[in-house]
Amino acid sequence: MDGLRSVTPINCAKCTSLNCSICADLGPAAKLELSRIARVRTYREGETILAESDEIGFVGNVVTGVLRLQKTLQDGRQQIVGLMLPSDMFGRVFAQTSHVAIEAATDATVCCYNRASFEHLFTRFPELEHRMLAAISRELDAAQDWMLLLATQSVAQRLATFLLILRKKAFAQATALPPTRVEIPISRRDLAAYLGTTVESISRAVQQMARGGIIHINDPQRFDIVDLERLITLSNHDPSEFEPVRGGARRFG
Amino acid sequence: MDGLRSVTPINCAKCTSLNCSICADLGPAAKLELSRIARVRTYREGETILAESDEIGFVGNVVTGVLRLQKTLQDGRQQIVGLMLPSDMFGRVFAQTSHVAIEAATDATVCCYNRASFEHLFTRFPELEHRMLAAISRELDAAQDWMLLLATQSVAQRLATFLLILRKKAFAQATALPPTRVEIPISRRDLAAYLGTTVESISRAVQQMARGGIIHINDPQRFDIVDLERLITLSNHDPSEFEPVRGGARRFG
DNA sequence: CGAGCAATTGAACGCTGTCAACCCGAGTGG
DNA sequence: CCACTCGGGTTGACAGCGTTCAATTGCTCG
Repeated sequence: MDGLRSVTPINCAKCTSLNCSICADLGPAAKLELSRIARVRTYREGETILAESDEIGFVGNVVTGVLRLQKTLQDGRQQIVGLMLPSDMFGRVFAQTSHVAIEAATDATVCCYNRASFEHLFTRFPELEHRMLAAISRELDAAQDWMLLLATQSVAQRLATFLLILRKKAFAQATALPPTRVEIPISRRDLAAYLGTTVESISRAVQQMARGGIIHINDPQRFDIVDLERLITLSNHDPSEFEPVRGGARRFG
Repeated sequence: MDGLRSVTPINCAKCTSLNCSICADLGPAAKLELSRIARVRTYREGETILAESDEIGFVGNVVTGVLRLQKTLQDGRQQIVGLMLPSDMFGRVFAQTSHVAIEAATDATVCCYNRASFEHLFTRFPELEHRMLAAISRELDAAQDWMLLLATQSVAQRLATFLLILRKKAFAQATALPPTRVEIPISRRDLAAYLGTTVESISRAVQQMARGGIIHINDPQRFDIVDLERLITLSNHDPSEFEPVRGGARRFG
């Protein structure tokens, strides 16, 4: 399979595509060793990177595009249990098989490391393992936040929260978008599977927000936030998490 | 606070209370060092071990009892995002503050390690860090399984799954209970907060299972599984995960 | 025996999933 | 240039599950 796929080595020392991933600010020796096992792969929308219960042969981080971690029920329904955006790490170390399927939600490029080789680096560069531990801890925190969302919030609240998170991540990446613009990088189907609902309910919630003057719909993938205050209120979150200027959040973090 | 609490040192080399925790099968040198920083604490039902957004001063594992990891919304509703049973590890390394509150769901004894001291051991005993990484990976897997449950399953299905998990864990601990017996170690309130529903809905689901001859209610905390086959069917899970004899996957930790 | 709490039961309402129809833009072929 | 198809997204009608509110039961403890 790898023989058919575009797989190219990469020089991590010169890589500037990521600013907050596993490799950012590593020492030169570690970067050199990472370079030796790094391979860039490209996937097209819908391609499977790792199937459910596959053996985990490699780990990697997202360079461009969006990956979805999803689970499938017997009846065919699917639930997305995580979205991996650029700089996010996917795959597991010290695990034999995956419990989720990893698929490209959009065209994507990822930077992969052979799992065994990657784990082997831990002995020489403990900092790498520390980062993995910290990264997976953050992922668990996010999963617990999402559990709360799925269990207690209405569809409208979930959507509001999702838009606010997207906006925050766009800020963190310092994109050139206008500050009120939110671009949804995934299809309605994926959005519904992520928010634990249906495309119909998503559509209704979106249109209701638009009618209420909270957002303006440029096209199905591109909204403008008209009333951030009310969007935050609707999300039922602590304003300090998402407020534009004041307080809590470590923007550009 | 520690001055008022019962805090006793412990000799890990002689500790036999846990068989699958962070300290099981460690080398003698590592066990000795763990002993030096281990402190046994006892909590009574309802006591708070760590509040939401508290600084994380220590990590630990559960020896007896049940802890709940929970989050509270502005409106006062609470969601339990994790239950920690004996041998489970709680707390975070390489993290400043907790994103969940940790409370004793029952009277509990826990074995605690000062966080900084524990992290310091990583340099001398890398195996310890590997285990932490593996443990948190399993916890993330369980969280994703639970997200699937909350997002896609009915209350009856969630309850069925929970009973099957309890039964499986009881088997893993090799308790002396009859194999059909399931003991629910937490209150209906906590059960509802864990399953993302209300005590009323829990009650209805329990009674309906009893009327349908799937379980027999000895008392509100103790059920007998009368028809395991139908319970598994109701849970909508792959039978191999919960079948009585054959050893399926070890999902849900 | 009464107070208080957990658990259960009942009734009504509302959110949201389901099913169906419709709109619309993109791609295709005549 | 138009007709057709196809898929994604939207809208409408309706039913069902589950929350909410309220009342009742049963148990424990003082």
